Amino acid sequence: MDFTAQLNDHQRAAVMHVEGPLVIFAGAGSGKTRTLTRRIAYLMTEHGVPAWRILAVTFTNKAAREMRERIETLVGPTAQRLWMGTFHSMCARMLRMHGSRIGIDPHFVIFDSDDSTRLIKEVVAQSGLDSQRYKPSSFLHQISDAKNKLQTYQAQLEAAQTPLEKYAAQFYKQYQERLRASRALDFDDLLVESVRLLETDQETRDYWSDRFLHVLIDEFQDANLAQFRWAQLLASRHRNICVVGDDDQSIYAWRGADVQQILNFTTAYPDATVIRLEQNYRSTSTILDAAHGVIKRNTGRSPKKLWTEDGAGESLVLHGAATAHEEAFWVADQIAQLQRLDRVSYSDIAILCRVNAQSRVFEEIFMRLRIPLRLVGTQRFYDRREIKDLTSYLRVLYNPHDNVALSRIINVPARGIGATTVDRLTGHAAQTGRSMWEVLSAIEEEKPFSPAVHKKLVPLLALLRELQEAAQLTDRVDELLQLIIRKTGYINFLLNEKDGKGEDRVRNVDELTLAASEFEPQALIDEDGEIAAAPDELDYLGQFLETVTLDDERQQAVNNGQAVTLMTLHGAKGLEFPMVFLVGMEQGLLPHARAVWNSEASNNDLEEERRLCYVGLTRAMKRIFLSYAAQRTLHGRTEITQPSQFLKEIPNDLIERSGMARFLDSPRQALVNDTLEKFNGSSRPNNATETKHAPVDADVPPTYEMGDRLRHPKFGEGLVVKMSPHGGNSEWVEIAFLQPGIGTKKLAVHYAPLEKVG
DNA sequence: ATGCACGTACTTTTT
DNA sequence: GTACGTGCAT
Repeated sequence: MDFTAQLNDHQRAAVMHVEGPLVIFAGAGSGKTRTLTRRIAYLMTEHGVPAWRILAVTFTNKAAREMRERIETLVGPTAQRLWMGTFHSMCARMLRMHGSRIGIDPHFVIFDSDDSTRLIKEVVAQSGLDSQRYKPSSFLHQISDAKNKLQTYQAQLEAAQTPLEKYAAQFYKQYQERLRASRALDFDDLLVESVRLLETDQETRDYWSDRFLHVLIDEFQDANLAQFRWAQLLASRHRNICVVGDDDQSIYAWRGADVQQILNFTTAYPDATVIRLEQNYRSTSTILDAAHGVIKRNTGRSPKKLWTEDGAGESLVLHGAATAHEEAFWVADQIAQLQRLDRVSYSDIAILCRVNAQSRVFEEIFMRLRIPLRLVGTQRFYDRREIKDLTSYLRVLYNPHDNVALSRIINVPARGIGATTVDRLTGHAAQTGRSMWEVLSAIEEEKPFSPAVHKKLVPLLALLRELQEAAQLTDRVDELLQLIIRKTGYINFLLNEKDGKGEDRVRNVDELTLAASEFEPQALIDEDGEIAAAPDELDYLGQFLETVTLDDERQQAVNNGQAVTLMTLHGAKGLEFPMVFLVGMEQGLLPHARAVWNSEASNNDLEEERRLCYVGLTRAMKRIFLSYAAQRTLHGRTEITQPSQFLKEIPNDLIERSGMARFLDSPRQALVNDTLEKFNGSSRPNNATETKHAPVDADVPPTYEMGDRLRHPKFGEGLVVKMSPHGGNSEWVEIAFLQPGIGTKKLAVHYAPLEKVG
């Protein structure tokens, strides 16, 4: 098979590049994955590079799986031997093998964000600092930022100037000490410790850097310094490092991603070959022009412009709705029409939003109109409380020193061990430099607690010992889980909770045990591609726990095949849909309020919002529908909104306007804004009297129009924010009255004594 | 130790 | 609008 066929010149150049560093700027829809998979297949077949000597890293497990599958269709089952996975899972694997050389327990547990949060809260609480004013989560962010930049707490301590910085550095130190006491690594540590291992232990560095003839990194625009450094170390011997990405799609700066790394790749590797993929195979030229209009406003990007051989296709549609409800109605209405008139399948349609909070209204209205809607990426399976409880039991069995897991389950189900006892236990452990488990398992001899407390702890200790023994006898994680559930009466505990979610939770528990029973540990393969460990030597529990924390598949609510997809812009990266609705195009949402405030100081946040908008636009293959609501309830507060500044950046002639958007930038819009502003500023009435209503179709304006200013003898002046469906005369209008305390009222046009103002 | 009531705060989240 | 944390009462 010729892996260079059916490629454009740039793609082919990327595939056939073998020796030396390579950076591929791969624009949206430019055939990036195709190029990457072909390149790997080409290296394997044409240049005889063994699979186990290729390392390919991605950010998500999904991406890694998909890439492996695609390579497998090209080269067959040897693709199984590729070192391919996420940064974190690759690091975890290496640390289990060689981490002991820098003092890492091979049985380390991995703390997820929830565990980390618990840990930092303990640290901050113990400092006596007011956790209201100084939020633990902000310290955690700072710690994470530091780690992403490979800064140690020692360096932070030395550099600390202000009292707050000193606190932050101190917390960082204590946080690390607690992680260590638990024999735990957090997500960032997996990278940091791997880098430390490779940097300090030459033997290990030689081993890995000799091994990998080729190192490839996908989505490089999202990589942080630690990740880049790690890859550099692994590629240090052969210098065949290939990074692929798109600076315009960098949307994770807030998580430490550093776009400069792809932009300045040739600084790190002056001899690097640079290839740009700019031909787009996804979208119409209208969509690309719109997207370009937006993204070109960003400074400091690598200049490029996507082009397509395809035609212009349909115009963009921009709809201005009065409220978020109406926006959702309009979207539903459009989708119904697309389906009925144009035979568009629901599954070809995506609704993209900035924040999850926007999805409520869509759920509600789509349910009512019976349009199937699939929410993607809302809740993680392993984040559910009941799942975390049970996996915490497993963690304690795997590594009894895991203090966070032990604290979590110590009183679940309730066994009369309260916060006070746990505090004393932790304190005692800290003082004597032991883990909670060590203190707990010595209570018989040392009797450090009052008889009442002691009596509560003894059965717990017995339970844990019994479970530990069972864990010695079996590899089967599902059997262990069943035992834990049985011995703790966990199911009854769930069912007796009065939050009404007991049955759901039991279902999730069943799903967990099912997953455990189907779980098969990966064979460890050594450098010759031979199986290094017999199946019975495999670390079933450890591997299961690792999968649980590092490969948490997001649950997709009701996957009934034919459904409209609703997700955040972040969730949509890397996907494509024939029809895309980009909703909530408002100042404060996209760009997000936070970015708008901050942008006065720096433009970076605003530029990231713009890239987010760009990502949304470039998901579409055939058509884009944009919408905004003039009034939106967010955080329980109804606010008047302004259309997104990004709308002005889309070339006007590409847009077809509907609803209130027809008045955008017109004198009427100015009046609307002005009036709404006054209305908003002067009062905070209970205006959100949401009622059942149909979408406004303003194509046939009745007597009044949206935004009209009217006077009512009793209520005073107000603004039309909603109208009954047309079809002849408008029957009612909803008016937001300016006078405080009145709010909005729905009035029958034919009876209400209304008169136009102005 | 546990349960309830009230106040508050709140992007995005690949790992 | 909800979820979570604090504070008080049982």
